[in-house]
Amino acid sequence: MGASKTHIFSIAENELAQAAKVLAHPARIAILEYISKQENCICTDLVDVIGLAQPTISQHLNEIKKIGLLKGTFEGKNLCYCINREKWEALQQYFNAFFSNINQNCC
Amino acid sequence: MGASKTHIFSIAENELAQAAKVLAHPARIAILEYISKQENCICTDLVDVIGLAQPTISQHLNEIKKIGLLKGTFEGKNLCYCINREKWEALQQYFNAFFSNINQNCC
DNA sequence: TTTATATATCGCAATATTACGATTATATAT
DNA sequence: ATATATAATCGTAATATTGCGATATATAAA
Repeated sequence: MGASKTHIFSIAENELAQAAKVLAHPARIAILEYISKQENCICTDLVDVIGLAQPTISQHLNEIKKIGLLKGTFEGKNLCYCINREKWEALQQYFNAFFSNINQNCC
Repeated sequence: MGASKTHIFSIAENELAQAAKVLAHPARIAILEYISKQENCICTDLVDVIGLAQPTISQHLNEIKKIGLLKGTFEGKNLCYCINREKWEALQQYFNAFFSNINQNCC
């Protein structure tokens, strides 16, 4: 086969994995870094900043949108989007909670 | 094509993406959760706990090992491994730093 | 040394991701 | 209404991931 057996895992495990998947590409890290550092939400120069073709950037943006990390207008010319702060901070907490759950003292 | 253009991104961006990639599968999240919650480092029952075939578990463990998140003995019978606490906490900080860098107030 | 037990590796098929050229859709300006 | 600029979608090739059966390897016990 080759498809992930998502059904044998918990919702929480799948959700964290899915969020991690969005961060699992340097282009998407770079895009998120860039957008989150902007004062305003004009992001038409992403293609120049990142250095990938326009359809590729569009695809990556779509991955980021799908988990709700961006908000704003997404159609037509002069689109305007920025980080969805609530989702952003929720994810931060989610990752933090995952990493905080550790209790071992062996090896 | 189809291969990631890793060379056009910074080392930090690639490293964070690579770490996220390891977390980007529910099986690996489940494996890490399980190991990190163990008091001792006996993990021979991972196949039963997770519910994937033994070679598949072995593959996932290898992905986790590759970024240094596990330490211990990895060969032969009765292997003994656990979370590499230093790397674990370094990653936690790394993700936290990424999520902390945000300054926008638009949309 | 043989046997039992557990993990690693190989090989392969199914699926997913990545990237981009070509095209289409959308919105603004003229 | 037409032209222009920008983003989304389509189609496709290359590559990567996922999963597991079969097999090899390593350790411990008899």
